[in-house]
Amino acid sequence: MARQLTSKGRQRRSQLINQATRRFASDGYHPTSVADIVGGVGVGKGVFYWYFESKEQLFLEILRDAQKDLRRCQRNSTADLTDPVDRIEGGIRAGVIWMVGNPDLRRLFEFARSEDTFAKAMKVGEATLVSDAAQHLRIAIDAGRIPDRDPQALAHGILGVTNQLTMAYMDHGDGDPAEVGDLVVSICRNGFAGLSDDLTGDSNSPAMTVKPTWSRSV
Amino acid sequence: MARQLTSKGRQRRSQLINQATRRFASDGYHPTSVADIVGGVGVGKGVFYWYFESKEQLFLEILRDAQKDLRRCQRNSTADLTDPVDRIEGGIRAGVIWMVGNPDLRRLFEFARSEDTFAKAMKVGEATLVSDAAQHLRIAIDAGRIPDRDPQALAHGILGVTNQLTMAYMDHGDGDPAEVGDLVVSICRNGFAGLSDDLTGDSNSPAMTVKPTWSRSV
Amino acid sequence: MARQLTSKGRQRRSQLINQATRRFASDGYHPTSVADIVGGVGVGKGVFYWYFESKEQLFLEILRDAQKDLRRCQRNSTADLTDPVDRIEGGIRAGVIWMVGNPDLRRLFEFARSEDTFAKAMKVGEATLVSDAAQHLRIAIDAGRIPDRDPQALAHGILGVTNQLTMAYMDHGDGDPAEVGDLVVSICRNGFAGLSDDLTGDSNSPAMTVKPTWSRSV
Amino acid sequence: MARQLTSKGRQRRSQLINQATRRFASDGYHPTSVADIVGGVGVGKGVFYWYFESKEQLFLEILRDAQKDLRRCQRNSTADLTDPVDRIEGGIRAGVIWMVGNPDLRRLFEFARSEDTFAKAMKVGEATLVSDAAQHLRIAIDAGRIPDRDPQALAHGILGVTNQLTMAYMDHGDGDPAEVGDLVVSICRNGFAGLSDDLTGDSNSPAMTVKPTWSRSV
DNA sequence: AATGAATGAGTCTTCATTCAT
DNA sequence: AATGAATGAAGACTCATTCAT
Repeated sequence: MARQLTSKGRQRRSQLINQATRRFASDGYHPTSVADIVGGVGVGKGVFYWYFESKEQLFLEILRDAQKDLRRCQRNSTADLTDPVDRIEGGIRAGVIWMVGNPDLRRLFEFARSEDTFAKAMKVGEATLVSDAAQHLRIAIDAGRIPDRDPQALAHGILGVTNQLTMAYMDHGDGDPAEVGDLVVSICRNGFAGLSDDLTGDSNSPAMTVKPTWSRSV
Repeated sequence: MARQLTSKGRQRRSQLINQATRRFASDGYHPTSVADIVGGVGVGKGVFYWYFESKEQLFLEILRDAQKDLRRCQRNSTADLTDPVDRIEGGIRAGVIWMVGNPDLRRLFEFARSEDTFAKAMKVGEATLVSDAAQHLRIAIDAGRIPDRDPQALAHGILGVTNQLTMAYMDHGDGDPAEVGDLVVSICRNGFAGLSDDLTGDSNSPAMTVKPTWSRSV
Repeated sequence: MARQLTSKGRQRRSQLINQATRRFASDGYHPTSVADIVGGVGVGKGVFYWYFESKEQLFLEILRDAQKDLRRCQRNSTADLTDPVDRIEGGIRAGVIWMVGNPDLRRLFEFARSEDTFAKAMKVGEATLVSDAAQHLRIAIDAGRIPDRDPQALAHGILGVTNQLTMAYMDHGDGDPAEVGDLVVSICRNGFAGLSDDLTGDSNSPAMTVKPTWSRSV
Repeated sequence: MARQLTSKGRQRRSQLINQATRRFASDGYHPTSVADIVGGVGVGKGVFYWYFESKEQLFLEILRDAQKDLRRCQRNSTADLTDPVDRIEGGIRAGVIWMVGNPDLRRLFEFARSEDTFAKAMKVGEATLVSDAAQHLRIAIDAGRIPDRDPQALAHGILGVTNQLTMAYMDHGDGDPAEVGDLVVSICRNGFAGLSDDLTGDSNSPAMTVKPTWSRSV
């Protein structure tokens, strides 16, 4: 491991990772065999073990990289924002965009959470996400911009809404991913009983009237 | 299948279902072998196939029964309520209570959603839950009790928050399940930016000041 | 075994034998499970072992009975005939009729010959048949009615033609079984190069012009 | 399947085929387990599935190859013959020689005909053989060399005699396979009532006086 | 006579992993 | 860097047979 790879080697490695990601996502981690993966790439079985320690390690690597990437996206998209509420909303939108744009990885997360072997790795990444959001929420609360409630719990709520709606979108949706982001933001902001968006003067977020076509058929 | 069972038979069948549920939840569906299940009950391998068609069918049965039970709980707990918002909140609380009270099944849901073979079955049950909630939301909207926004999307949001917070609770929580219900209701109602609960005169739901111990450590 | 059975018991036993015969014939001996047999009759598994020692013994019993029945048919149909050639031909016809009339048993013979466990039993019965025919052939030879050649070999030839043509008939035929008998007799008598039947004045056997519809499509 | 095999691989594959053929023939297809086969070759269980899709596919391959080989033998041995009757007799002899020389495959045919799964494959090959023979018979008939009778039926008769007598030879015989060929030809030509061979001037086939030792003890 | 229940060895097959080349 | 070959434990599932009731 931590082998010194030539450029061709790095390419092959990526091929395998991509193939594995696709198969894991479509068939499941367990039902996908190493033979499936190397077969899909068209190489011999030994190649797999040249690049990866084991099937499990490969999956963990995919998971870690995905979580890192997701976080990077969220950071990038909030880097320029100064207003705490804007940052929260920006993070939500970035999360939604990423998930909708990486459905395979989104699905992998789903599975990874469900099995002990990988749940630990997932928990770490998720905790980071939650804690990122919670920090922004804390700031917003301290600034009096939102009511004072447990930021951790709120952050979990945001994650839950994001996960659920992206999942539903992936199953049935066909609209603009950006609209899904707006929808998630709207729900996270106001809940089901909160004021409708157009009443909150302090936000430039789109009105909750946004209704992507898919949300009706879900 | 559809066998005529004696009372002893029905007992054994339950034993196997329980054992399987526990193992599936703790080790995962795939890593749990039929041998593990029958071994845990202390019977021969053939017994499993006397009572179940296959490992897969057993899992599907567990899933279906769990979904049915969850729905029944929600229906029961909202049967007496007439106010639409009360019904929504009652449904949320019942859902939370059920999930926290059935952590194994909750975990099984998590896995089932992630693998195509079972995702279909899950989607059906989830769609029912969402549509139940959406109906109540629709009524509340028509009654002018909550702002007019897509009920399906809101229902998904509620489910997402419920799922995420019960999961977090199961991982770290140690407080009163009822308090988790209150917390989920609060987040679902108001979002992160909505009014704090004590400002909403029309509800007797506890204030968001509720903070189960676990929510801080997640 | 050799149990004292009530009339109801004897009935059940027959049911099981019939069911087993049918299944063995259509699916094969090995692929047919005891469960299939009792299931087909609609009784519990224990019943089978009340009436039979084992699956193997049951099969052997079916085999023995069938061979006995076939031989009885041949004897009956030749009992009244005095002319040795008539007896030979009568035996052939009776054999054909029986086989065409008992396709399931015919198929069981086919399998039984192929597996050592049952081949022994089959050999005995077949040897009896061959020896029966050989005796008649011997007499016919001694009487100068047919050329002097090894009766055993001739008898085997007769059996071979009978087996092959009945099999072909069972696969494709739809004509009158009696005609198949005539055909087999004709081939056995004359071979492919022998005189055509109408030239042999000493026989009342139908002419070889007999051509059951199926023989053309085989 | 359709794998790229090294020469060592091809060797191993043959080993497995041979071992399987032997076991299938001596113990039967069903009673022979994959474990028996690989055990007999002295390799791990997985090796079997490296070379073959399944036990069933392997058997079908053995069957197909055997049928092809048998047909090739018959064609080769009749290629030089111009006289239609000679061709018929040559084919018979070649068939007998092949069967006596490949007793394991001969036995496999026997079983394969008896079970639906394989019967289809067998029927095809058998039909080819029959139709080959029928063609020659047709020609001989048109040439006025043999009486005009249904060639298909005659061909079936020939096959039946061949099958039966080779089987009997395999069970008890110990003479020269060539003599069995002569015997089968003789029976097929003349039937039990036909002229004895020495009366047919147009053939150099040995007289029916040929009596392999085994034919007496069958 | 009959049933549901149980057994457990045995079946085919898969698969992560290793290795010689 | 890569391949075909091999391993062997493990997996799901079957089945003839037995037994308590």
